[in-house]
Amino acid sequence: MKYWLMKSEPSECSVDDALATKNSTVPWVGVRNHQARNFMRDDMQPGDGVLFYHSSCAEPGIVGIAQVASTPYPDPTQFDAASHYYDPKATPEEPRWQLVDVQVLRKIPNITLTALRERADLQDMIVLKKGSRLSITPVDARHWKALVGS
DNA sequence: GCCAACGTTGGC
DNA sequence: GCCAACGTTGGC
Repeated sequence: MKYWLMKSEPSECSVDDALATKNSTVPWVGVRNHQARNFMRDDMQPGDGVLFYHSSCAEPGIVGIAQVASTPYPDPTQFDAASHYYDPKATPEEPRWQLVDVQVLRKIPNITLTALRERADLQDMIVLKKGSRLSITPVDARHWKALVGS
């Protein structure tokens, strides 16, 4: 059992958008960074804990508790010429981008980025590191416990 | 809108 | 393989 923080722009897919879908489950489309993709492709397991984070918005922060809800499979948007996430180098035979489904379990009051920075016990979370832009980062079990409990 | 940080691209 | 130029992320 591992833990992750996954960023989503609420204008693209907010925690409420995810909760409004069937089974509160969304395919994590659009990741086009190799490191973030590799976490989904190589390291995630169904049932892993996910901190659902809103980025590029008025109040960036952790807004939901979620879990990995599938094994990896090709991101369909890479094949869709009409998609913002289209990748002309990708083919169904040789996909370049893998994703997992993420199921939101519950919404929580926003733990804002500012609040996270004020917590001494969370200082070495990757998302708080200067210059960190990675949209998916592993979360230490102790940070998960400090934020979510158990 | 600004800009720091970092990733990618492409010429050499 | 180096690295300058450029693009993107994402907080502010």
